[in-house]
Amino acid sequence: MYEPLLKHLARFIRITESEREILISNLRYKKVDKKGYLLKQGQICSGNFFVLSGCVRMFTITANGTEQIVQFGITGWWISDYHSFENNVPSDYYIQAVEDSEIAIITRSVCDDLFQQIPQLNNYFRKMMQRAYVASLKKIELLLCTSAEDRFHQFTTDFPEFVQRIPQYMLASFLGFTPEFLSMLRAKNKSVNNS
Amino acid sequence: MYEPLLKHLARFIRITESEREILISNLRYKKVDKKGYLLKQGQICSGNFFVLSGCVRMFTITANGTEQIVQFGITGWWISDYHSFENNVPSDYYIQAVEDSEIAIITRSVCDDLFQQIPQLNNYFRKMMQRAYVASLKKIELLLCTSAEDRFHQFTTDFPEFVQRIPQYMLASFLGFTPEFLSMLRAKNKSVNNS
DNA sequence: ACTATTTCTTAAAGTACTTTAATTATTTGT
DNA sequence: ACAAATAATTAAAGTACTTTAAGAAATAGT
Repeated sequence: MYEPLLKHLARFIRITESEREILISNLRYKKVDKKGYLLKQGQICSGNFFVLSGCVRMFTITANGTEQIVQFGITGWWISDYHSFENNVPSDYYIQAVEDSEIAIITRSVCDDLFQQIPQLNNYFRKMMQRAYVASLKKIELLLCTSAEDRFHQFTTDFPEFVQRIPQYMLASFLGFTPEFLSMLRAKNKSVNNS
Repeated sequence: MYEPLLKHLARFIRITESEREILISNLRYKKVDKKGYLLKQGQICSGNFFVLSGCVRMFTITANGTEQIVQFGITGWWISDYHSFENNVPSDYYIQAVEDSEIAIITRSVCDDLFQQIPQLNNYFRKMMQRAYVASLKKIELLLCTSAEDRFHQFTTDFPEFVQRIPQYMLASFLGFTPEFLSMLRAKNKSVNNS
């Protein structure tokens, strides 16, 4: 049941058979239905979530009451409000399933123990956090340097399958514009392709 | 000379006296004058840079030839192109001193050894990368949810000393608008404060 | 002290997006 | 299979910014 996670780990570190058992016995498994929540605003984030299957999104509610998606998680990604998780403070974010999903959880209660018992996990999560940091810096660059239209085209060519999977209003939110503007772009594109 | 780094380390992990010596003997120290470079576009980023004193900026050149700052580093921050550093690929970024600065460097050539000899460093950098990731996610949220004007006000109230330290055109770039627009905001603000 | 360079300002014209509001299409639950 | 809810489209009017261009102010180099 934890296969996707164990495979993922093996790509970055080696751990012994006994360490592997320690890890597995400390993980929690959770199925979450579409629209179910792993975290809600105001709660202290109690887990680090690994997406075994499905898709989740992390979003906040802006000053004018609309949802703003800041991150998606698909198979092979860790997702959490690490600020809330580490500092025991209420989260500003929601983490919600976009599709029926399976999640492996490292809860705060076992987290410190796990890092002590399996030192290589520090190495693994160092790499994961670095990867996430690199990706988010790249996104900042994208937001600062390119127009909404370019962002849309780049994203749809880079991740065509993913674009099919999620509602368009979520894509619009993630890329930083309105659903109406996205509709306009699609209409424009369609007429270009047909001509 | 490495005091700011050793103090910073001590805030997150404990290491033995001998580990401390190993670390110090593997660090490189570099003074870099204002406008000097730690990294240029096209180079493979060969170091992880810790700002002991001064201030550096990381930027890229956009499609239309202007500079886009994606990150500042001041005393107590690690800065690097971790993508280039880890994967041995040419960087898209420049890292340049904004003021005369002192830098401690972990070079790629000693990096793996250091992590092996001082396992706690994995823990330390896991936390650093997590911190950087949290900060950049927060910035993404800021870029997506707030107007340029609000971003400017928020940043100047949150970091008034830092705003004094750097040229305004760099602040404008970092916050995602033009220097001309920033000038306009300042003029507007001045007249409000004087009335 | 003087010149060259860099940084900041002002203002007018242009544009990439948002907002609003109404309609249509698609998906979901029973 | 149908009703209810959710998601996508269209179009017009509005606005937060950018672009351009020129000049003033501040900083740095000799």
